[in-house]
Amino acid sequence: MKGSNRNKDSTEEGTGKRPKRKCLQWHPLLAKKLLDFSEEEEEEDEEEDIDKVQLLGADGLEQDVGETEDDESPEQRARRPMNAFLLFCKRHRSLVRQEHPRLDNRGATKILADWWAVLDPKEKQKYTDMAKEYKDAFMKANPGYKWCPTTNKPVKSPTPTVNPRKKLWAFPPDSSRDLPSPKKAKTEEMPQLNFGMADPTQMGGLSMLLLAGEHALGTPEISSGTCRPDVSESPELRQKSPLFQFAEISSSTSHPDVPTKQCQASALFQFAEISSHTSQLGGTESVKRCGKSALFQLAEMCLASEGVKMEDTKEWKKAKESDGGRITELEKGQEEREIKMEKTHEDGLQKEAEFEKSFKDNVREAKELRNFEELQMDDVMAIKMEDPKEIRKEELGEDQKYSHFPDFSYSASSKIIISDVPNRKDHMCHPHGIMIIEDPTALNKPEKLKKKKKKSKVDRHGNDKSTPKKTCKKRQSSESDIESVIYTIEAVAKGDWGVDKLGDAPRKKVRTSSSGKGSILDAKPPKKKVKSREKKMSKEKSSDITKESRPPDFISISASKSISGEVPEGIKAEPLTPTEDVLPPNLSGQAKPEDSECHRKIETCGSRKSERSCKGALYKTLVSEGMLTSLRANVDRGKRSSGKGNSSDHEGCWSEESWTFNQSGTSGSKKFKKTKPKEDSLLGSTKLDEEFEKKFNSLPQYSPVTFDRKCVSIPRKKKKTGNISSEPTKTSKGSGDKWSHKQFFLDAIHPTEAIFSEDKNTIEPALKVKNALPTFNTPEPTAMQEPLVGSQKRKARKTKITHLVRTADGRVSPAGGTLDDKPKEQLQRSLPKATETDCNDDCVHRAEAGETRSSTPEMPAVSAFFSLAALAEVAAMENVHRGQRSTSLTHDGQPKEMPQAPVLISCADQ
DNA sequence: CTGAATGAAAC
DNA sequence: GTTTCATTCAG
Repeated sequence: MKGSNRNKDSTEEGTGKRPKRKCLQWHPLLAKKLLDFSEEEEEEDEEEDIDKVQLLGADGLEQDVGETEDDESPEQRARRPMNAFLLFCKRHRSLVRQEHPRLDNRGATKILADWWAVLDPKEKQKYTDMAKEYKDAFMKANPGYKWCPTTNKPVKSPTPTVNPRKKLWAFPPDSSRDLPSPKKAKTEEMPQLNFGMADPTQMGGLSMLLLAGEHALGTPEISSGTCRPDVSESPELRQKSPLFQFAEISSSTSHPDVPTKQCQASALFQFAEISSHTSQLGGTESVKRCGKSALFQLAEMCLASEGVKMEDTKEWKKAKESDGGRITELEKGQEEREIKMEKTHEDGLQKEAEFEKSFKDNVREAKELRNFEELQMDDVMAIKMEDPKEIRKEELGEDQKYSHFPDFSYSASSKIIISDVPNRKDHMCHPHGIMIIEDPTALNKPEKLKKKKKKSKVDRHGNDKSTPKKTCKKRQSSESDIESVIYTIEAVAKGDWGVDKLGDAPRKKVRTSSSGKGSILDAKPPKKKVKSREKKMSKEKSSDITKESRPPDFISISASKSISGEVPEGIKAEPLTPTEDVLPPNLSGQAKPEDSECHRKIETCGSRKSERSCKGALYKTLVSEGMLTSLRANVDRGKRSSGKGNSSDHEGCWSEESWTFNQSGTSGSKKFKKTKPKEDSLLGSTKLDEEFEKKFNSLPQYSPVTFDRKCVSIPRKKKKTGNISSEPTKTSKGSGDKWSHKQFFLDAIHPTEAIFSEDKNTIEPALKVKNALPTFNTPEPTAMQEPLVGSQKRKARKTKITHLVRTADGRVSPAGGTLDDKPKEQLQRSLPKATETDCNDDCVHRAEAGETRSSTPEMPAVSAFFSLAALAEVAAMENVHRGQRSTSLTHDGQPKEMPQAPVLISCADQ
């Protein structure tokens, strides 16, 4: 039994590192960081496993251990949610490692622990909150999850471990599904499964899709799914954090309770629920999940298209009935319409007339379908309601009911027609759905993208700032969505996604035509659309560029950060704020594109809630039929074509959304949150992960320097107890600034830096901050009494020991635990002084020197020694090489110490 | 596989 | 109170 599992794992992984892999799977961030390629591969493998698991179903798990094991293997992957400290470690480990390349993970962990200890309560709270949120989401996603194997402790044994864990974990089948879902989500590609799913006959006919979509709508499950979005829409949801909502959604849409819960739930939570829900639906559905957000988008588009199609659908259906449902006929019909449209194009009036004609025809048919359509209608209506643009239908003069259809049909037809004419930026305004398509285009035209990037950034700043996101949302939702949908439909019918360019052109035309028709559409600024598009394009490129430019380590961080990005950190962690606007070109480039995407997505999400439900149904249908597969494949291709950037873009988009959520939360814009969650729901598991990533990324990062200083001060506090310093909080902030500042000086390498530091801050502020820092650190002998937690003992013992060992090779040991404490205190005091020094990479060194000095006066020999030890640690962290020269500063204090410090450092490093 | 940290959950 | 285990990855 076990063996089989192992084999699989081993085979899958290829290397011996299962745990990592699991981790990677569970945490997209990690995977991304390590290797994009590896991730994909892993994901694929995982998908397979997941599928198996799903197939096995709940029964399998419980009954057969062996089989279950296989299934479970994926389940096992589900890791218990990280606690605050782990989150902190995860977020900062890279930084620590950067500073102390020599340091192994253990050492890094120690440092992280120190940092954590020093970390400002407020900052800690952020992590704790995040951890709790994530945990809640996780639990929702995995209701049966148990942290520890109740009875089994044999976890250690390799083979047994798996079994016990599985049993112990007691994932309900659903939960198991949920777990895999995230993985699936990661893996965008599930071609095999999808193909399998799709029946050739079904594949051929779009009608099937429509039917399926209808069916789905009718289906309770689907309805529930749709309902969810509504729930999310409810004001209550807004309040909840995205994660929570995520979890709830994932857990089960069907639950009536959900709404209440959702209020509290965060996006992650919703995601979790969605994912769970999808998992529940069925194995096939689970497979569907595998589809990434792209798929979801496609589904959405399809849904939207369905709505549009409904009109056309009449024809389709008829054709289908008579004919096995050919796409060709549809195409023909569309073409005809297009032709008409073209003719009309010259004269808007004519167009409308024709439109009406075709529309009327459609309407007639629609009447027949009416009952069915009504459902969709509702969705559409909602959409329309949201989007003023849609009002155009009134212009058409059609009945409101039918008007929706006409609009859609119109838009669709318009698109097609337009395809011939090459449009420009105005057309650029891409609908959400279109976005996907656009990406491929972008690939085709890299140069433009790059150029656009800068411009887009600049524009974005102006536009975005000046104009709230709302405008974009509305537009996108209405026109872009419809267009995208239509486009998608067409593409599906044709089977050609590849014609991205053409598609774009048509879209553009459509817009133009639409603009001709309805001033409303025109009203929307084409520039923005263009920008958004450019942004997307730029994103991909930028992501690539950034990666290249930055060191590998950073890349991971940067990626995550970039994704989550700019906003979250600035907003949440620091008041820095509008960094984006100010952001330096490098950073801004990365961040901006993402933002644009995020905005887009957000907008999209927000505009159509009802659509979502429809989308969900469509998505399911598509998946079942296999139609989606082809679409997805095309989309994926386009995205992938960009390469890594694609995945990153994808993530970035979501991350952006999350950002928006965060921002909105901070800023207070609830709307965004609501809308996003809905979309998230569609994304399901994937989103959950993404949400997690986003949130994780949004977590504040602190510069090592800050921590070092803090560490010095804090430890002392703990031990001394008496001294309490409010400093920590202040310090944290200051540190953040410093950090950013430092980074600027040191390297522009990290995107994170940029993120942290506000663009505005720039160097000067940073300097100021640094200066300020010393003050913070200096004084207070705070004594936090440490909240010794349950594990205090452990900690105390370990810490003492470690410190002793670290500090001095031989000397320290005699000093004893007490000494350890003192040294830290001394260091703290000294640090503040040190801070005065200018900030450079050397800052640390200087700080060290300063520390030494200060220490000397207070504690003669011993203090000096400890201070040295502390310095050594710091130095080690930073690399002795860099800062040794700070000696100049040292001179003031104690020349002797300087020399010693290096030695100590070396020891510490070792 | 171990460990270094912290914390939550389960015992 | 103690044990497990979450992340990370060199050793």
